[in-house]
Amino acid sequence: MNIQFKKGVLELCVLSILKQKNCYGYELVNDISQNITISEGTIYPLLRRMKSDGYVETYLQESQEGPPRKYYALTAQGEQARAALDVEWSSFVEKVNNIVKGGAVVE
Amino acid sequence: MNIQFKKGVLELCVLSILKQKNCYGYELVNDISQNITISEGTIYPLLRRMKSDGYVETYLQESQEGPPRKYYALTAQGEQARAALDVEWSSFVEKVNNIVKGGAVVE
DNA sequence: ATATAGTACCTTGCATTGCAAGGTAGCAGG
DNA sequence: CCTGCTACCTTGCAATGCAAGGTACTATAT
Repeated sequence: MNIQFKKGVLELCVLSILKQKNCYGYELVNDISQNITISEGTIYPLLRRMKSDGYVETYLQESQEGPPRKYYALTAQGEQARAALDVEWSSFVEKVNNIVKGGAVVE
Repeated sequence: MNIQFKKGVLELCVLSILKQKNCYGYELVNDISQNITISEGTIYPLLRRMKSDGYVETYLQESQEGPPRKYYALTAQGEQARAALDVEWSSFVEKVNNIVKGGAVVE
């Protein structure tokens, strides 16, 4: 899997999943990795950035299977960011498609 | 335009255009930028990398409109790389779609 | 008790890529 | 001669993801 492709997109993935349900970091790694491999060394710094940007809020919850889990919940601001990123991504994919499939140049 | 999205994808764009026609660097910047903004500081190092990877070959051609143009032509190896990248990109986009649109987790 | 494996958190250093901002030169028009 | 366009190039920076490490809790097996 081309690592470079993931740049910036994993943020959209995390925000999209958090829209559906609150998650803890380790859970996000496993969920996302079913489609796109993501490592812990990626998710934790990413979640930290999102929190400092006000996109997510956190709370701790005890677990019987290990140490306490840090859950992440999407804020209103985070949802706004998700929607914007989603639009941007779709538009980007379309533009790449324009270039890759045939007539890249408008004439 | 999200800069991060472009990572790795611009290589596919360049290879795709070079499949259709030989181009010089400045021309690629203008062609691609009609869909996705790309700067000269990106294209020239990228073309250098591709050449050192054996994906492209170059030749100079005089111009009446300015200094000589350095044309790039796709090699067989470059075409192989393009095809592989194309497949990888399509697969990646699909996987992102899986995550973003609804059921990310297979259950 | 101790070791192993799974869960769950975290950090540091590195590699890669794209961009801004610069530089060099040729050509044409005023 | 100066400006603007063409066309090439390089250097330093910012952002992101990963590998490889560390810590600690729980459960199971030895």
